[in-house]
Amino acid sequence: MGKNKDNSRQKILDVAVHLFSKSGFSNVSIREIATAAGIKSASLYYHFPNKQSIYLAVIEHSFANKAIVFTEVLRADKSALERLELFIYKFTEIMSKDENFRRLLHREMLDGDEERLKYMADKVFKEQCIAIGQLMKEVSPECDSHMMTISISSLIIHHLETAPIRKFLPGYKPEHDQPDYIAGHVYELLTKEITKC
Amino acid sequence: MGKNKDNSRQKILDVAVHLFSKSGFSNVSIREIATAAGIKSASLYYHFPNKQSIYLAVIEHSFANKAIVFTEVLRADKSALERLELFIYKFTEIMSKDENFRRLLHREMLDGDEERLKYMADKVFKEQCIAIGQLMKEVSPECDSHMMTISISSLIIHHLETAPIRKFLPGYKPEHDQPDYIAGHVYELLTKEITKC
DNA sequence: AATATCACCTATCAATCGATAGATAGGTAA
DNA sequence: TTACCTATCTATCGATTGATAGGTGATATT
Repeated sequence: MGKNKDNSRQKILDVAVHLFSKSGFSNVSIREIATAAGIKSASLYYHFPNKQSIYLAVIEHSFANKAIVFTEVLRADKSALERLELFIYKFTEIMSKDENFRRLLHREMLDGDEERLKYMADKVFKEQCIAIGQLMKEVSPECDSHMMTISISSLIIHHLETAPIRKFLPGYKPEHDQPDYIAGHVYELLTKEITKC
Repeated sequence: MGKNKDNSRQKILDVAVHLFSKSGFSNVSIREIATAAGIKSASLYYHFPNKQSIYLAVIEHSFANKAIVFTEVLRADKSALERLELFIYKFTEIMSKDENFRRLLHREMLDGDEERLKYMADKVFKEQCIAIGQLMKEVSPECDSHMMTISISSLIIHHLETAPIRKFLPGYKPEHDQPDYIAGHVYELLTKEITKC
């Protein structure tokens, strides 16, 4: 049986996702991962050829399956505006639950090389971008769907990601951190006329 | 004269800003900073007690003076909507020029401890947040000014910061990277009714 | 002219890093 | 039983890290 090997590999990835997300690539040592996984550091090299390959496996593992989640929502049998609302709420909910993914994504945006960014663009975001772009074209035919798509995801992700510092900014209330409140704000921002709410 | 000391200190900070912004705290070595500054690594310790203090000085130096830039725009003698438009264009222009600041800010958001985040909130953002919040209340009295303020800055910063990956996403055009185009998009997003452009 | 301070240097430290070599216990197949 | 494979271990490597000790020449002060 190669079953133990798979279990160990999975255990390593599970602890590594958390560590890399929390501290970043170079602030996590091989020994730290090994200790968290309950083995000695040399044993990691039985499962992975080097540190970088652990990180890449973490990225791939963490970013996989993210691609398909929203396509069903975007293809639901509802009006374009309703689908948009549904997507915003769903996206906010899922992103708020997966802090590891959010932080790894942020770190990749800062330190990822061209190859990795292109990989992410193709395998993780492309399909959704097209779907959201089409939806936005339905909602508002003359808009720039590329910019619109980035704007929507930016709004949601940034509200979640700035939580640590928003606490100290004027006007903060605890409900500002709740997914539904954020989603509601974003949907209103997009749909309501700002000058007369 | 203690002039040479000040010059050296400034030179160290100048190269360190760029290095820390590009690679992050732990990916920049004392030796790397020293070489870039044209001195030996031991000499850094004549100007700073340790590596962390160089980083903190970089943060403080890079974030200083950012606070006051926009207040004049926000207090200009124009209508609320015009001031909002002016602010968005000015903010986008300045942020697009200072990549070091943007990246350091991003890194702090990921790895900054509570103390540093509170410092940034108070010294860098607080005053502007209040000013923008008031402006938004003028434009749209019933809005949540805290959320609105975060949304506006999020939109601008995120469009700039995602540039490396947007290149690979559907619908990308080179003009999407230009400050005025981004500012225009953000202003339209906020002011135009989405369902009928 | 003698002295002190400044701003750097050379040389080196202990700690930690990623990685490798080789041993070992337990299971599997011949 | 013999031989091999699996999954871990112990021990150690060279390189790099942040940091310190102590020396040196130029400049300024007395």
